[in-house]
Amino acid sequence: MQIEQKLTAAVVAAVKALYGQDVPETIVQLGATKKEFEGHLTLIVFPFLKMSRKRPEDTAEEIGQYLVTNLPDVVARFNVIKGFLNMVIADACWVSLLSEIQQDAHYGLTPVTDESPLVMIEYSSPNTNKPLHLGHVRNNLLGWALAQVMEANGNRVVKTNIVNDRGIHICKSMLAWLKWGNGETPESTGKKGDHLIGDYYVAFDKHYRAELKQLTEKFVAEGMDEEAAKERAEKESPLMNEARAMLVKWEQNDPEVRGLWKRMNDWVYAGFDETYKALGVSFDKIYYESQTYLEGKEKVMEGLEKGFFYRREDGSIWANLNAEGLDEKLLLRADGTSVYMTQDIGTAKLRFQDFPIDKMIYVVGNEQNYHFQVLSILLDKLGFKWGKDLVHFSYGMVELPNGKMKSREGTVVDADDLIAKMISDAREMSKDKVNKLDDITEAEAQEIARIVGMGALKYFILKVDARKNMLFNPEESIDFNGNTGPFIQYTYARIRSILRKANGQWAMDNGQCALSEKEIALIQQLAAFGTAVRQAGTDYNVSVIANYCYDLAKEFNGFYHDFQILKEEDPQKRAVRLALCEAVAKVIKTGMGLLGIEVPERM
RNA sequence: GGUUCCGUAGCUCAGCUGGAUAGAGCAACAGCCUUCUAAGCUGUGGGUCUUGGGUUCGAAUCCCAACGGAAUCACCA
Repeated sequence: MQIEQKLTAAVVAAVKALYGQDVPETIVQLGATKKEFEGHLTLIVFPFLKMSRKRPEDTAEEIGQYLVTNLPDVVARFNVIKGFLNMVIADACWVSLLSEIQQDAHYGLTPVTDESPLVMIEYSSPNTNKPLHLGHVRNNLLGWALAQVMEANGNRVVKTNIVNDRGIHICKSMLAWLKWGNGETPESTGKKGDHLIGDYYVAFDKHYRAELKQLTEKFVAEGMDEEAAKERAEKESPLMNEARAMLVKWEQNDPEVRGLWKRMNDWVYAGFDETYKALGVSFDKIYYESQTYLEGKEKVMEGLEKGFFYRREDGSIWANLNAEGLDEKLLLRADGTSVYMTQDIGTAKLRFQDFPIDKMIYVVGNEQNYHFQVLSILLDKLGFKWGKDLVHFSYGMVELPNGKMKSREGTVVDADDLIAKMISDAREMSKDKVNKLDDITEAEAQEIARIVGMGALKYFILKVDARKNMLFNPEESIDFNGNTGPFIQYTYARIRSILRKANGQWAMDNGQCALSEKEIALIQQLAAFGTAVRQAGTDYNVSVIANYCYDLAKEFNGFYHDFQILKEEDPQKRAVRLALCEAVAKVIKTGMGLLGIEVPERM
C-alpha cells in the first residue's frame, strides 16, 4: 500500500515537472504488472498523452526516467511496452512492507469505535413450520459473512433475526399433530423438533390434497365444471377451515391454542438452535412476528393522517406509488388486519426504538426485490432516516439439476442432512490420505472433519456471487480439491506445521535481502488484502474475500513447492520466508474468519 | 405484457469503477512423494466472452436493441 501511495504522489509530481500540469491523484492508474512482463507495478500512461503531446512510448519513458531519478529507493528500473510503464520495485521496499503486514495484528481491517455507524443486518428469518434447507443455509452463511465484513470495514453491527412464528402455516402443523400425532414429542421419537413439526406440515398437506381431490370429484359429479369445483373445494375444505378457525382462536388468545403453539414452537427453536450452532451463526437480537405484527398499524394510520396513504370505500388502506413508477400497494385490509408489508413496517419501528440504526441491511432472497423496493419508499415516507438507503442484500436461489427446491414436493436438500454428510465425507477423505495423521485421537479427527467439512460447504456457497442463482447437484458431492475451502485450509495447516517446527527461532531484520519474484508476488498479494476487504464492504459482496483467499493460497502453494523454508541456510532468507509464512497464515485465518470458515492447525 | 436480475471453456465459476495475448477449478490426458503435510505442484487440449450496433486511442467490462433464462407484478408470508 505504502509503495503505491508513494508512487502515485511521485507520478503527479512527474507530470507537473515534465508537462507543467496539475493532475488529481485519481487519474493515476497503477496496477499489478501482468506475469508475462518484467516488473511489479504498472502505470498506464494513456491518460497523460493529452499533456505530453507525445507518443505513448516516449511519455512512458520520460515518466519512468523521472521516477528512477527522484525515487531511486523505490523504483529500481523500468521498461516500456506501448503505453504501459512497468516498474521494478526495490527489494528493500518489499521487505519492509512484509514486516509491516506481519506486525499489524489487524492488517487490512478498519477498527470499530463507539462513533462508528450502526448497521443492523437481518438474516435467516425462518418459518417455524419446517426445518431449514439449503436455501436457508445460503441465507445464513451470507448474512453471517456480510456481518463480519461490515464489521471489518469499521461498522458497529447488530445481527438480527425475525422469526415468522405465527400464521396459517403453523396452524396446519398444529392441527395435523393434534389429529394424527398420538402425542409424539421430540423426546418420544428422538427426532429434532423442527423435523417433527415439518413432518406434520407435510402430513397436513397430504391429507388436504386428498380431501381436495375427493371434494372436487364429488362436485364435478354433481354437475359443476372442473374449475368451479376446485374453487368450491378449496373454500369448503373442512381441514383448511379447521386450520383457519385455529388461527382465529390464536389471534383471540385462546389459551389452549396458544399453549400448543408455544409448546410446538419451542420444539422448533430447539431444532433451529442446533442447526445454527452447526453453521456457526448467531444473533444479537431476535424478533418474533407474533410480537411485531400488530405494530405496523399505528405507523400506517400515521401515514394516512399525513396524507401519504389513502382509504378506499371498503375501508382498506393503500399507498399509491405511481409517482415512483410502481403500483398501488395494500397496507391494511378492510377488516383492519395486517399484511406482510404492515408487519415489516412494524418490525422496522420496533427496531428503531431498540437501536439508533444508521443503516439497515436485509438479507432476503431475490424473489422479494419488489417488496423491498416498496418498503424502502414507504419507510422513507414514514420518516425513517435509513429507509431510503436501506440495502436489500438480494441473493439468488439455489437450484437443483431439475429446477427449484420445493418443500411440498419433497425436493429439498435438508440442512442437517447436508451438514452431516459434509462432515462424514471429510472424515472418510482423511482416511485414505497418503500423509495420514496417525498420532491423533478420535475426538481430534472428528473436530478436523467438522472444520473441513463445514469449510467445504461454506466456501462452496460463499465463493459465488450472491446475486446469481447457483446450482447444487445432490448426486455429486461437494469437492475437497481444487478451488475449495479445504484447499485453503490445507495451505494454512501446512504453514502451521512449518511454524511449529521453526519454533519461533528466527527474526527478520530489515537489512538487505534479495527476493525472488515468487516471494515478491506473494507480498503483493498479501498487501491486497485490505483492498479486498474494502471492496467486499462497499459492494456488499463477500465472494471477493473467498476469491482473494483462494488466490493467496494458490500463490503460496507455488512458492512452497519451489522454495525451501526451514532448510534454507542463509539466515536472512530463511527469516524472510518464515515471515512470509506467518503473514500468509494470518491473512488466510482472518479472511476465512470473515466468511465464518475455521482453519485447522493440522489436517 | 411491465419491472428487476442473469447470459464468459463440456460442467461449476472468477474477471465487469474500460487497459497488454480473457483466468481458475472440475472432468480428460501426461508427469512429480527416501526431501518442510501430494486435500499439493507442473504440463497438454478446450473460448464467435449469446447476437448486432454505438461510445473510445482501447470494450467481456459502459450505452442501445434483439435473443435466451430466472424472479416478481396477491386482501400469502
